[in-house]
Amino acid sequence: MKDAHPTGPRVTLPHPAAKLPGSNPCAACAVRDRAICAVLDDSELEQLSGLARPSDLDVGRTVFFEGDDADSLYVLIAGALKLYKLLPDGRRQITGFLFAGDFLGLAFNEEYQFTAEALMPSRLCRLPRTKIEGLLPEMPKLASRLLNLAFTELASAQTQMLLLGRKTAQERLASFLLHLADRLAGQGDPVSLIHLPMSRADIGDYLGLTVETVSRGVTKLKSAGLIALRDGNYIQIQDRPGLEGVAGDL
Amino acid sequence: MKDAHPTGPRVTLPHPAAKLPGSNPCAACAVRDRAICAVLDDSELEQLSGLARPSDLDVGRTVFFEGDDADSLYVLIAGALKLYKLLPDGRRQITGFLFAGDFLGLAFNEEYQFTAEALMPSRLCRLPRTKIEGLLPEMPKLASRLLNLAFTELASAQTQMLLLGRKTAQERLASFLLHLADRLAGQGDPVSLIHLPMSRADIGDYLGLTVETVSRGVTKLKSAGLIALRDGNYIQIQDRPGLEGVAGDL
DNA sequence: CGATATCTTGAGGAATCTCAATACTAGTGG
DNA sequence: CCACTAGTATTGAGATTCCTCAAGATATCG
Repeated sequence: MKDAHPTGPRVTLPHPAAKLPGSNPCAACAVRDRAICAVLDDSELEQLSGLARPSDLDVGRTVFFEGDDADSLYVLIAGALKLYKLLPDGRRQITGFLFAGDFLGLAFNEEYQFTAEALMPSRLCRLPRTKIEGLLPEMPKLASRLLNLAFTELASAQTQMLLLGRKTAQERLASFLLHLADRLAGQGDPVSLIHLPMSRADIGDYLGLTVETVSRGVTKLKSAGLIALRDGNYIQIQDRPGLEGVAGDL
Repeated sequence: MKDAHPTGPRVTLPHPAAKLPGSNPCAACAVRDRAICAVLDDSELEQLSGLARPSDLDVGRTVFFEGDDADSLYVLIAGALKLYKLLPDGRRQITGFLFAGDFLGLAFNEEYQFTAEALMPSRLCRLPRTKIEGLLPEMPKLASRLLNLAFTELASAQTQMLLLGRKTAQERLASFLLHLADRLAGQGDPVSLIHLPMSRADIGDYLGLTVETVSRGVTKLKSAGLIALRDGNYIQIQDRPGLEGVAGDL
């Protein structure tokens, strides 16, 4: 295993969050209408904005490690992350991928339950956990939004259990691509062209497969005319119904 | 697949919840100090008690099906449940087992995301979802308890993903037994003697294995002297450190 | 005590993993 | 602009784990 990514240097992103003097920086945030902020009105957002600290991360840098004290919550403003757990011998399970607008740090019990690492240059909005927790009683809309997020996460975790426990390699791969396409579509991207910021090894660790099996699976889907590979780690879905057929669960 | 368990007849349990006239029935509840009720004071509990409806279920009966409108939340007062998802061809993934004191129906978005079925005669406390949601803003302690429960569930779902995606059959089985022992221990039972209210097939569907593999795995653990089988579907842990060694993740 | 479901054990097969070699890609420096 | 390097992806061949199919043993329940 060559996984050792100390938290480290920062990188400058193309679109830094605008900081208009005398105005609420959150108002201009790229994900203001998504994330948890969408349910808040301007005055509530104002309260949050004072607590928010943006930070940038380069590829391979970690936001936090499994076992670290969970003292912060994050909103991913730009980029992409992978979340994973490790076994002592190095086997790894990626429990999720995060994209712009996603919330990070839901399990704010005591310690983070997984490591969060950047797949590409990313920008996060950091919020102190205890202060947010303190705000919850007086901001029921935020509390209910968090509860809803947790429920959605839970539902998708259960779907992933079904995938890991009961689906074949081809089914897993097809499900993964369709799921990814749907998530990115929800963010305005075209539905059929999917950017894969993660490596084949990452996909394998997400689907409970080896790199080789993922690679063979991709080749097979390509040969069947269901997908096509494009430059820069893009995949184009060419036959969605066909791919859904392979995924197995409609 | 022979799975078809219509919701149906009720059964009488040995310890029906006492209904003292003029007093709060919840106060006498067997799980009053666990479940979500533990964080509530007597007056808050009084509010909830008016909404609660107990109901009993016989083995094999379902509380609800995946896809049903999620109009109720439940606390399991006695017995045990399995939660599962199905693929169209009948493959099944059990996403969790529930025991006395556990909360059911966390994902109260629109529809239940899984089917809940009784493993033994069980008693549930049913709460109307919309009324509970309405109470949340004025009962922040309840809201925060639910949030915490959701986080705990999420963490354990991620641990299960690691198990399903990356552990061998033996590791899965050992992990399962240890996990079960710890949960039951939290309820006062002795730590080394585990009651298994579920069948081998259920264990298989929980661990992403076949019945035969589970059975062989149990035999192997028994031969190694790590566990012993007792009458009535009990398993005795005889060498916990050894079992932890097999589980692999300490 | 018999009927039925569940559990265990065995033998062979299939899907996926492991190990190994080759091809591709992106970044670096000449 | 090209060659070089390091990382990543693909492909191949054989090994292994787990699954499938089948039979027998045990447990449960009326």
